[in-house]
Amino acid sequence: MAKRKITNTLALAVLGLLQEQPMHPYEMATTLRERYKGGSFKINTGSLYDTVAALVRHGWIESVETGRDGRRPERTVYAPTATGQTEFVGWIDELVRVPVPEYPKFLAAVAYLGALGPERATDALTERAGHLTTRIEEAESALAATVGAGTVPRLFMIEVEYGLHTWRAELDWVRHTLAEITGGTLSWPRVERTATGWTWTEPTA
Amino acid sequence: MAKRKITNTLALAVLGLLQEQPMHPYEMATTLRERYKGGSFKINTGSLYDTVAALVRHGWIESVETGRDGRRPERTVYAPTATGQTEFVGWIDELVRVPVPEYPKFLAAVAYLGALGPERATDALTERAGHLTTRIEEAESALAATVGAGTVPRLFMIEVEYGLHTWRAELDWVRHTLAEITGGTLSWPRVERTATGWTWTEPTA
DNA sequence: TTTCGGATAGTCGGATCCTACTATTAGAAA
DNA sequence: TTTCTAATAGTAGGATCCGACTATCCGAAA
Repeated sequence: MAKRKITNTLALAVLGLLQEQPMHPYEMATTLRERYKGGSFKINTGSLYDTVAALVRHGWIESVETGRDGRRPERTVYAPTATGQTEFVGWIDELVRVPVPEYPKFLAAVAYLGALGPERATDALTERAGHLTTRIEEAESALAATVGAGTVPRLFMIEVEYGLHTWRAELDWVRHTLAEITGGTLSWPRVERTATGWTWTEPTA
Repeated sequence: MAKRKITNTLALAVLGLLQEQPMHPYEMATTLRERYKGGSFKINTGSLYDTVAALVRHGWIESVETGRDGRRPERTVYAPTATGQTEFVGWIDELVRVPVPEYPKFLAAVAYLGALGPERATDALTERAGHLTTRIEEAESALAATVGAGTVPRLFMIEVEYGLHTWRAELDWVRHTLAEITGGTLSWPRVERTATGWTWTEPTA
């Protein structure tokens, strides 16, 4: 399998928008920000202009018009090429089909949870649980306000459902782990230096 | 809250290793690769040397020895500074405490799942489910071989448990969505152009 | 009438990150 | 004895990414 030319998913969002209508980058930014409040894409104007340039370089989109309104900066309007249209679908297909390794910050932190000690870990996890809870509630009401009201088909907000699902799963794990720490089933071993390296002893208390 | 100087979690792994022993970068790479087969960190020699340089710049680690073995390239051995030791724990604490927005590839793809159409989406999701299943089985047996055998305390492999949990959650969602597509509860609306933009009609069939 | 904030449209410089590569040595294979 | 491979240790160049910034215009408030 040939390597993808572009990896940033912001390019996917750009392609997605241009399937609907030709647009200039600034308009893409505002449209995306409004549409994906939920945060499926990291929208950053700097990155956006670079991404658009990359898409042009690879021939997935092309400029169809450049004009200016008064003495405002010039606007360049882009539209997808034929290649761009097929690559769009192909890319989605691949992203769905094969899971790629990801490295979320929390995973890294969990790897060193031991360094916090049981009390501080409990405290930190409790705070995280709180943040997650509010996020989940927000996403729930956002869904209720759109899909629930029938203003948007469910399929078009399915990524919000997925996000919600992952946060709920994370919250589950956090709560479960908290219970294990306080319940004593997840113990903090005592670590000691030796000549060759390290040893640990489980506190059987 | 002041912004973090370093964001790459590979730096966290480096700090973690140096808590145990002074080390040179190449040794860090091999140790990390061996220890985190599960993939909590993205280990890349290029990034590693840059990360180490950044840690030195910020005064979190310092070189304690430079020597060479025969005519091999020179090795620089690093150890954490006092700042580095406290920052290490502080960073973990923060990462656990406050969830930061992340943008996994799959989330982006799900946002455009509609573009695949029901058949291709079903196909792709089915394939993903297969990949996830094998990953999960691998992680399960890795855990059984270490924690299950009592060679490593559970706390030291807790991030594998967390990874496993998230994959299981993802698999759940994928299977659930597949069932909804085939069951007809997640329908593909018919999208049409209008003068002003787009309209959709739910297939009530 | 001036001024001030927000929307419009995009640029720029630097940090970061990764791929691909260099160069050497020890030991196995032939 | 030569050749090959894996391990050792790191470098270099370029792509990418992002935060901070520029510059203009419009409408409302003062």
